[in-house]
Amino acid sequence: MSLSTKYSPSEVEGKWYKHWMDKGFFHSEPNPAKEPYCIVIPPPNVTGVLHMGHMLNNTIQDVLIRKARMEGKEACWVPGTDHASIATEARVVAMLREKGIKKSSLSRDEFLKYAWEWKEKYGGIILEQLKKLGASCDWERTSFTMDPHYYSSVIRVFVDLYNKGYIYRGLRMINWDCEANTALSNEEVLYKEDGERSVLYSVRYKIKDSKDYVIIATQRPETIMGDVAIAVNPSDERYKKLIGKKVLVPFINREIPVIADDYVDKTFGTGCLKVTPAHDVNDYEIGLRHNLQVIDTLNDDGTLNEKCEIPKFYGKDRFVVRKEMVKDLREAGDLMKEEEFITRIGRSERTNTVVEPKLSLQWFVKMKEISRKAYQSVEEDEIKLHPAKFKNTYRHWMENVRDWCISRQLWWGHRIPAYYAPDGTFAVAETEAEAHKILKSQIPNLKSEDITQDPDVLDTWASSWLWPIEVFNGFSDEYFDDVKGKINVAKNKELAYYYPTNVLVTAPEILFFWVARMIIAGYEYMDQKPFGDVYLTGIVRDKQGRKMSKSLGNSPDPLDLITNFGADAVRTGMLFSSPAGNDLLYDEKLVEQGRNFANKIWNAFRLVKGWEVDSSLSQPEENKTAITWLESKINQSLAELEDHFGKYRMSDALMSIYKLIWDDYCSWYLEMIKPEFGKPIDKVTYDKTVSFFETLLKALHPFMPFITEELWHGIKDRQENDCIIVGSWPKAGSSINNSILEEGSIAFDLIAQIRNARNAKG
RNA sequence: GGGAGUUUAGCUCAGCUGGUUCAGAGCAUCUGCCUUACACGCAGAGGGUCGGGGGUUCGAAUCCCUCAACUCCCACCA
Repeated sequence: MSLSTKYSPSEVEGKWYKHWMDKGFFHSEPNPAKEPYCIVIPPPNVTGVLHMGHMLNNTIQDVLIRKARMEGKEACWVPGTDHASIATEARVVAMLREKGIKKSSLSRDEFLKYAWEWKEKYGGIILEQLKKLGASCDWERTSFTMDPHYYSSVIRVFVDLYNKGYIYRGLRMINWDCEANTALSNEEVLYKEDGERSVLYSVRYKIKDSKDYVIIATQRPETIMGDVAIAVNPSDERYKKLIGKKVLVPFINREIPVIADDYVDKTFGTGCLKVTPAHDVNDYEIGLRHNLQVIDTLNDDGTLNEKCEIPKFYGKDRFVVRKEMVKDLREAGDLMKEEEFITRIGRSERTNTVVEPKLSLQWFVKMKEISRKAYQSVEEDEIKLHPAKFKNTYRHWMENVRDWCISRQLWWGHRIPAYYAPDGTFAVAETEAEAHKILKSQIPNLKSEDITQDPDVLDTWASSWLWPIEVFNGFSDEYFDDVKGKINVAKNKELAYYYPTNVLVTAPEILFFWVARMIIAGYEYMDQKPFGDVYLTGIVRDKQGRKMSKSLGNSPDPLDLITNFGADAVRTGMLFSSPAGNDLLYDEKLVEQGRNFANKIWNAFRLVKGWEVDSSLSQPEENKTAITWLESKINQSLAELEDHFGKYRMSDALMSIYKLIWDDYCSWYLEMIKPEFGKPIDKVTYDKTVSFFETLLKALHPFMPFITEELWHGIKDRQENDCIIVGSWPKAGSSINNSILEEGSIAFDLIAQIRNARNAKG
């Protein structure tokens, strides 16, 4: 037999993946005779291509799902993608810009047509790449967060939460890009690391009916006309007597009160703060506490409007006005001091313009009450986080949970189902017709063509938080009880069977964005947690500990790696050094180690396969000893393996089987029973050796699915349905002969002796 | 600024409720070997006052205090 000394993964991987698919091994249906084991994939962005983070994440999921499948469970891994509103919209806008098309020149429908085309073209790439990794997903169940049924589920949930009183419309400071004329999410606002130089101006305000002044410090004199109060710290002796007095705003002489608020820092500037609720987040909140007026002096494009009350500034850019204000203040003798200082200024990621805090109407979910059960369930270990340290982080977030702003000023996403009459009255309903009906009861002569739908879409997470329920169609008409606002679980066979899912494998940075919210939605709609365990992976970094990123160019292309080393090698490479919650410092050496391991197994196979068996030979005594020893060793290691799996210690689990195969099976056992060159082996030993091999291949299969399947079929003739992927998971036997495993014991020494003799001979 | 976490061999990490598998593993390193399964390999070897300091204890990598360094999350200062 002439098999290459090098294992070549490319020749076997595609073949087996196809075989598994053809045989339907990935597909799962509710089966009362079997225990379910379900994982829903964290849906990657449709914009995405596979990166190293996905590799780690999905390898872990595949390992878990394959093991469950072998354990005879009904294993179901649901794949899919996320529409990722911000990221995708940005991508499509960029693509259009390259073609010379401006988003602003398109209608909403035209833009969405482009977006869908884009999605159809690129949205499936990442799933195809997952197949190369060996991911054994139930592809028939692939979902997308903007599939028609998913879309209507999201809308239905919005309406339901609105009717339950959890959703409200309120004012909120958002980041506004004056150049692009759009709102930005916090993620799109960048700060320079060392801050930026700016000037702090000290301006005096006259105290009404007095000759005295009060001096305040500001970076933004152009907002002075929006001032509605001066705030001081209540414990500040310097200003106590001023509290309650009136002060005049320079130039416009508006009377504003001096108020006391703990927010004010006595040590900064003069200890007096001018309060401009329309142009600063904190000021806005002070305004709320003290019932202050909001005077918004800015237009959307960053110019001043007539609310500033100074006609010469109307229509002028805020930075021009700043300069002029400084000049005017100086001339009036009201500018007391100008000092340079370093401050952090937010700039738009897209246009680099200074971001303006802007007050606008947004939609919110009230979080306090709806999240109570989600808080408790993690607290009480009903849901377990791995590693457990994240429980602290989770608790901290839950205890300080803020209302969730779910509206986004974008087009790609689920459009908010709120409909407005011309006078601003609105109704929330699943369809425009229903909304019209509701509105008509208040405005009898309202025509349907006069109502308009809210232009905004929902935050991406406001769709993906339904993922573990929606992928099983939980919100469709058949199962959703809109009177109770609950899902009738008993009617939905799949939810009844697969939900709660077993484990969620995801990155810690989305613990709040996604994981916490899925838990909330689970209790709200299913009265039940969405999953029992949460495995939080680390971040994949490069050798120097830097995050992998496109701009650094330090991320290898996973598909190249698979081509060069094989999927099995890449999978084990990812797992060799990544305990839960720890960052993985990626080094190609790890993948090489995986490849070397595959090669080692391949050569063990070549050795065993090459032996000639003579059934007339009697079994040598020392082979008997070797067999008893290995049997004990295997049982011991399998027990260890199981323990590691139970604790989600994937690296340790892999290391157990790695050492068992390399050290114990290859280096010790095979060397001991190996017949002399050219001589046959007795049948008893041979059969036992093959059966050990099978056991080891099975235990390794979740980690290295391809080579194990290949050798499973190579070591013995088998039917095409007799595949290792559906083979039986090896259980640790009870026969652990500890005395034989202990160094120093008589038996162990005997084995060592035999081995040493063999080595010496070689 | 608020919170959490980490610090054990050159690197990545195990070490559960303090005491004979407590100083471990893999990789890397060094020394021999191209021995008909495998040099993507074999056989062997070296390497750490468990971040610093203090304390509790008969006894601490393991518990307490303190200092230092690093990481992450959240909020952001007129």
